Amino acid sequence: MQRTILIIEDDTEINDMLRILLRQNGYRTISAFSGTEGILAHNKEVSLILLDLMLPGRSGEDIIRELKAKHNVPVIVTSAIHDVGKKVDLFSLGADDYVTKPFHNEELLARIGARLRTNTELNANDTLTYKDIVLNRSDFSAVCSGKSVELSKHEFALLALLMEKPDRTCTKSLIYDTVWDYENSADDNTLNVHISKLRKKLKECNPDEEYIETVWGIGYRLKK
Amino acid sequence: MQRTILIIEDDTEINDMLRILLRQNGYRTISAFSGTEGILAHNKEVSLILLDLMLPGRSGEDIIRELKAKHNVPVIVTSAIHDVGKKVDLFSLGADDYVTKPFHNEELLARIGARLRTNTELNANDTLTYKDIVLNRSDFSAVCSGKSVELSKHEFALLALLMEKPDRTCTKSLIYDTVWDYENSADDNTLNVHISKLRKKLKECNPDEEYIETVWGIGYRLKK
DNA sequence: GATCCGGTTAAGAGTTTTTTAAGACTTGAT
DNA sequence: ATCAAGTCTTAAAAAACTCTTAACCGGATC
Repeated sequence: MQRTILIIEDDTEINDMLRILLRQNGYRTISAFSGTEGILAHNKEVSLILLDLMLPGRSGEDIIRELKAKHNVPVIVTSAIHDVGKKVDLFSLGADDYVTKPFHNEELLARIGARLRTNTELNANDTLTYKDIVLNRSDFSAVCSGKSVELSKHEFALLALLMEKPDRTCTKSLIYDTVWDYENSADDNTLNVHISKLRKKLKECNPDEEYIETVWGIGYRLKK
Repeated sequence: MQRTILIIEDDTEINDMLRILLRQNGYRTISAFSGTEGILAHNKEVSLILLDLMLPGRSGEDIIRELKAKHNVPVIVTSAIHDVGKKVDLFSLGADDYVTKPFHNEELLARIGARLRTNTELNANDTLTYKDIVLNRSDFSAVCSGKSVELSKHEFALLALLMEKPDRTCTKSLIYDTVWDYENSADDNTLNVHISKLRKKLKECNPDEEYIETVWGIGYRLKK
């Protein structure tokens, strides 16, 4: 999803530079060249504000208050002021971060990312993909060829292990150690049976594809 | 409301200094002197984490991931590293802010305040919704299908946890950690019984809807 | 002292895992 | 090419385990 960043910066050169930097990095931008203009331009599309503190006319502090009152989004203040006391005031007013000029582009982008992330994130997708199979580790769901497949705990762990190492052959003992977690002594056939069930379930979803390959005397691996 | 800050810092002197500074400023603190200790000490009382990056043993990056996985609160990294590239990596891993040592106490306090503030602002809207259930965390009320439901403390916490992660399967151990908060090894059946009671109460309100789904061998999740 | 809550227990139902066993396949030696 | 030994596949039966509920009990709360 594309996010819009409102740039409030009176220095035309810096404003341009920021606009180019942000657009290159996939953000939409709105440029404003004074605090008043910034407040007017601020709308509900805006996800984050970059605010230059040294604006003519009104103090940056006032502006933060008004911006936040209108629509509360993260505000990152940029300024040449190094004074720590000033930083404190800004924070206590509601600025969410502070970057001193001159700043590194990477650092600015990182701080913007961090601010936006806290709002949306948590959807870290912990998914594995192979051919037309998708495993989602956060909800333990499996989808093959568009259809949902019900896998038991061990079946899921087994398939996940293979999909983690798509180019590798997983030896039987590795599989036992990982999936069965050192409960060792399981009869040698246990794994075979589970592989068999897994293949059966996958075949029901997509009869035309072969997924798991037997490596004779060693273990199993995913087919290329 | 008093907030608890977890300090993870191997340098005893700095750890002490931080503890004194934060306590003077109205925070409760927990001190940990290694990453592993920090992860163990992290619990649902903690509102923010101060993490020293240069820890012996494990990389700070790993630790952030584990801390966030356990209970997602803002992490402010402190470190002597000035390298911008490092900052970027930390941010993309989920660090919420970065302060280089030596830092001014005022700046650190300000950044802590900013992080805690955005956190509560986001939670200000303290209701959870799922299908026809509405949970209100500020007065612990629950409404299902228009009717008010009386839930006990644990039942409420349990349902709230599931509703916080509507797409995720909550493993039993996650649920125990969150709802029972390390009140050790409650009998394995406790959770089952509470789920059963919860389902019963919800069914009385709306017999036609299924809410909680069992994920065999793993835990529970909300039905789509 | 009655009520509510949380936890424990226990029985039954349901699901998964392991074992068993028969047959098919691969390998390598004869 | 054939055979024997070992390995793999699969179905089905048996065993082990997990889940659901109802019922009970003790402690906290009112």
